[in-house]
Amino acid sequence: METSTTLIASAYERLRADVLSGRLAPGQKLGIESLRGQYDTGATPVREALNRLAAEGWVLHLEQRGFAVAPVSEDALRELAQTRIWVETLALRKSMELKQPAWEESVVVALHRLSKTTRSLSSTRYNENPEWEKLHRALHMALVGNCGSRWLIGFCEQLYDQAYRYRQLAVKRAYKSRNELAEHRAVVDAVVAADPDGACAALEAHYTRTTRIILESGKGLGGG
Amino acid sequence: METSTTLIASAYERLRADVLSGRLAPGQKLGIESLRGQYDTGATPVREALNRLAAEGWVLHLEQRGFAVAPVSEDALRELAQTRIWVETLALRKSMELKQPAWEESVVVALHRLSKTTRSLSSTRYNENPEWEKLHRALHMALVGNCGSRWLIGFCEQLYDQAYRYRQLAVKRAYKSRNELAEHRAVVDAVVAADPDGACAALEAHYTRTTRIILESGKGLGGG
DNA sequence: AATCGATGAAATTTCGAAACTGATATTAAA
DNA sequence: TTTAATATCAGTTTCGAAATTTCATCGATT
Repeated sequence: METSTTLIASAYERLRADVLSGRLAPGQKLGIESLRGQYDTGATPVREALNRLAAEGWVLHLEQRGFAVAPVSEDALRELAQTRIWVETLALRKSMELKQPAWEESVVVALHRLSKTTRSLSSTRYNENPEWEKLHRALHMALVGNCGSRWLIGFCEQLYDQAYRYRQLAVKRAYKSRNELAEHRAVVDAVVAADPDGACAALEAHYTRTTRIILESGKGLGGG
Repeated sequence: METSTTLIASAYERLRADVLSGRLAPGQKLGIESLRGQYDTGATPVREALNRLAAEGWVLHLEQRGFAVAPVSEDALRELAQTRIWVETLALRKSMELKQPAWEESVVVALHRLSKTTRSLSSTRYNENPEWEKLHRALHMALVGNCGSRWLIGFCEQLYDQAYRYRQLAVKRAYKSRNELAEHRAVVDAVVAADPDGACAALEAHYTRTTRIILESGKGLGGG
């Protein structure tokens, strides 16, 4: 195995990806020994990676009783979705206020790129397309990227990634196809039309719809 | 030293307090060996504490080149202050919308308690009063505590603690006395009067004043 | 004189094992 | 049968040292 970076960095990235993708189930115990064996490293790198993930809220650190994947719940999802609407519409408003052509163009380009990829690699059943996920995140981050506050952008990233995890957990139970491109286009169109209220309303509608679909996909979310 | 908790927890708390208080200067290198000796523990607890602090943004983790206290700058302070105004006025508005008497009372009580302590333990020169700091934080958190989103509250806490660090760094250079109680009372009065715009304006004025004082206290902030 | 490369020292990263803590199973007593 | 105390066990936490990387110094070459 190549070690272009440190072992702790690769353990961190791998663990984080496993939590976000849902491969590690919410509430699942994360024993050091087990992980050490799986990732073929010592206990120290695993342990340090877990500490970083704990500080970021992806895993829980139960003092002297090890680590566990952070739980999920319907209430937590609702709270997350509400927060996302509040914070991201705030960031979008601030981004639009500055009226910078370069930013507007970056949003248009992000939508264009997203429109040229399919969400699922398979047409018969859902099969995650990493390229679509990457471009989707890029579009959402582009929308808030001109707000002028790296703090606010960071918060949006956190919220996006948390929501992504819920999406992944839901998709494992039931994938419901919908016209997401139209929803994204509605936001971008309002941005181009210099209509802040319209853009925020479209973004809110997009998140509300996403949240409802996730909540409908499965009761209890199987978490803790 | 007592070890009621784990060594990593105490190392974490101590390091965090040292960064926030300014005892550890921005940009300062944090050598493992040096800290290991100071805290009288092995390298592992120190290292894990630093990882958590790095994830929270208090220290930088320079891959394979150790850790360093996060730098500060005037621009970063301005960005922080602006973000704080945006996010905390948002949280305050949402807190007020629910119109819960219990919450309103908690805010009034928090102000009352703060009003009965002095900011400085000494009347001739500035000498931090930990009790005042605790109650001050409690008041600000009470103001946003009814917004209904633990995420938003968490963001406010992060921003508050970051701003606290800047205040501490500034106070080391020059302490300018002012009537802070009146500023806080203006916010709480508007809350009680059910005047969201007034409350947010008062809060914004409070932060703007604080930021200006910090910026005036010393050029460059001595960081990096 | 300046650049490049090699050598050595200092520091970080990583490992393997020891020490400690909390949980479980077993036994004895009520 | 239930409760309480004890012993055992698995797993976390911590340590000390080895392996690896970076940084600085010095010398040789252009």
